[in-house]
Amino acid sequence: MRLTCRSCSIRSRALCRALPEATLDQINRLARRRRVPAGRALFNEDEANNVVATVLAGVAKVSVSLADGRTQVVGLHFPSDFIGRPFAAPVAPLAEAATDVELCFFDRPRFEALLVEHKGLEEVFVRQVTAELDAAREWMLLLGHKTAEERMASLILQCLTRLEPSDCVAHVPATEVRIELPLSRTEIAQFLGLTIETVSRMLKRLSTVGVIAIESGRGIRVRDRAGLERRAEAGKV
Amino acid sequence: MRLTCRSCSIRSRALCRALPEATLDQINRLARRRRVPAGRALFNEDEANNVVATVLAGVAKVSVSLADGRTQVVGLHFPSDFIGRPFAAPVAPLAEAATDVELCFFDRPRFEALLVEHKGLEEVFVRQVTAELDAAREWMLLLGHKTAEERMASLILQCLTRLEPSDCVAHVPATEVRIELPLSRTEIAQFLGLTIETVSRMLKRLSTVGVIAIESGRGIRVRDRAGLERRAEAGKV
DNA sequence: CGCCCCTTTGATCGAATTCAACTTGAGTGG
DNA sequence: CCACTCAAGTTGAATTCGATCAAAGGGGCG
Repeated sequence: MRLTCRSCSIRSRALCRALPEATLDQINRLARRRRVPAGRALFNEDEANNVVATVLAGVAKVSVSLADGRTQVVGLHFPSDFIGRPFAAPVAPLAEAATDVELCFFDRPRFEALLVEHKGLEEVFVRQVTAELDAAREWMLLLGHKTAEERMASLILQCLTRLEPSDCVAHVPATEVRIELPLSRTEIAQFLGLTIETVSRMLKRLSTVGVIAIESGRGIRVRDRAGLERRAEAGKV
Repeated sequence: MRLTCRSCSIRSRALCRALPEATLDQINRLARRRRVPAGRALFNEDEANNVVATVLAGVAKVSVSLADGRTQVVGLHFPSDFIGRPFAAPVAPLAEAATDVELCFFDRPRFEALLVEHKGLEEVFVRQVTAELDAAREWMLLLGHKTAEERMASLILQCLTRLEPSDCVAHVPATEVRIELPLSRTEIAQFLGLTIETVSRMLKRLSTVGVIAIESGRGIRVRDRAGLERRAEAGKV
């Protein structure tokens, strides 16, 4: 991982796009990189509240749980997304690698200093947190009011739109798009507020209707995006 | 409404606590106050993306909807809470007064300028947004995995803790606490991802079990807070 | 007093869960 | 290379929790 900021693949989309070119070498020296294999926590306990990070590659998930084990995945972080809580109380929810993940991370105090120093960064950061809040709210609507089929369709669409800009999707024949879901059935269930059996059934239903096709376990082909969008918020009509 | 910042009842808790005393009179001149009756939108369309506000009194709700009318209440804002999206894209979700509300609001550009000027304010603001995100995530857990009874209990507890610091709760006899729910049955249902019938049944169940007592429509007495807390995340044991 | 709206209550229905068995596939070692 | 194991996913049948449908209370206000 001999990456530098100058050659960083997501530089144009990540928070650091707000930093002036001139500071780039300096930033580069502060940044540390790390590879986290699927299933592992991104940070150990000491770090959890003392670092912030940007996802370079792979997908990370953030989850919260009840004492009895019921778990809700509350957010997915795709390449260029930010993870961390500057200035915030030390009760970070659990962040884990969903797929193999590559991170670029900073000490929290250092990042906070950057935030104060560069107004541009501050703005971009605030926008990023707001976007995260919007995403959480949209998911609340999904969890509160959507049917199982709508939920499954919504998740596929989200993965599609977030994976598209990178090279993680393959455009098969004409309009078909192939993606690899970054989550296991269990994780999908925990994200959608369903059981794994229902997730399996809904995937099947979507594939028999023909809007998607299921390849191997996590691989799917989106065959009719418009149809999928309709099914993501069909209403009861 | 001849309030001034100096005599403001929530000054010690709201964002503006981060502003130095010296600037208070200046801030006071920038602030506008308004009373919004229950059920009305806090802002008209022009304003929606160009102002930010602090709740002085009452409770506001923020909600998002699907095309077919299904609506999810995604947040409640109690006195001292902040509402608004500095720097953010202009797609503000709908903010309405749940009860009669008193607001203190600023032009968004002015507030953004303050944010850049006073680092202290920036920190406090970021903490506030982070807290909002945490609240949204906790609610995602509720919507994704809690039972109807747990949801109802959770809502009552949230109202209890948020209403307590102010004078909106009355401590009746020994340990009983009386609160006025800031939401109608319909709004409760939209917040909890249930129907009004289920909300009604769960309130009844909680009252027959004895953890609460129902007075008039919105008034309830919390008779056994510990019991309520247990029922808010009981698990399936 | 009577009207309207919100809430409660009851009976039935249905989508998703639960329980249980079966399939698949990746990894391991004989 | 095949038999075995174990985890992950699928499929089916029964169950259940909350939704839906329907009707009956309140309570505020003209």
